[in-house]
Amino acid sequence: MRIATYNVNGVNGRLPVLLRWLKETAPDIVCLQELKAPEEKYPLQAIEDAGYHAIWHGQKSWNGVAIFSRNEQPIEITRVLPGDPEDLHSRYIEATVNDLIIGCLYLPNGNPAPGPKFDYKLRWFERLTLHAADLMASGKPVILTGDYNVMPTELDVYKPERWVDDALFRPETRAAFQKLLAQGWTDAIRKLYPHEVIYTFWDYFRDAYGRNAGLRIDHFLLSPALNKRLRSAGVDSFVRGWEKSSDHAPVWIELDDK
DNA sequence: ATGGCAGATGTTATCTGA
Repeated sequence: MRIATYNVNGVNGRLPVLLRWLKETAPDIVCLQELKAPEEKYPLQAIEDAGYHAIWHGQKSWNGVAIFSRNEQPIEITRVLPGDPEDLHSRYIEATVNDLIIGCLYLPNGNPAPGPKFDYKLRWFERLTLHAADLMASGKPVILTGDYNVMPTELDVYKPERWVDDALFRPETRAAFQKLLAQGWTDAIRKLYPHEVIYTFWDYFRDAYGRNAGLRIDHFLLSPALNKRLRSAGVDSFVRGWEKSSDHAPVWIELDDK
């Protein structure tokens, strides 16, 4: 079973790229971030025609997350990350699909740092960590995937020294990611490729993709129940080279059947 | 060190992203 995550950076502007990628790689489950579309503008018909059932959590202009599944309708568990009733950003959606719990997340960027946006990022990270602890305690097979807006280590940044003060790479941000991992989550890409330079994002500026000046910020975290089922993982970086691409590339894992 | 690009909203630009 192939599960993928993709920050599409506008689901409607990106629709031709999204549909081509779905057709060429045929993931069974898809998590999307940055839909940038309200509910009335979801491309429902195009996604159904591509063979997917979907649940969506959008909002006007910004954010927005979705989960697609080929085999069965995702059963929504929540579309709110617990812990702050005043947080109205659509950054989390969670569902049961194929006996897996899938959490699809879009962690705040946090720039400029320091400042209120960075504070929001760290608070959001704390809420995610609390929720992740509950999921971990359940013992169920859980996948927390999406755009974490974190480069976990220097290996994940093309020029680490230029990013030390950035919200995506500051010590507080990396520490928050390590604290989450310490609950027992496995970073799927790093488990299979501990020393490779692997990126999931390339800036639109200055031919960043052509120079491979990238970042690894989209991640798959697996609960222990899934460790033995992880067969392979990778980044569809070729998609980043297509016309009208997102600045992110899709990331995927393959799980063995139970 | 700076500014470069792209999407959405809805204007003759602003905000956000990473």
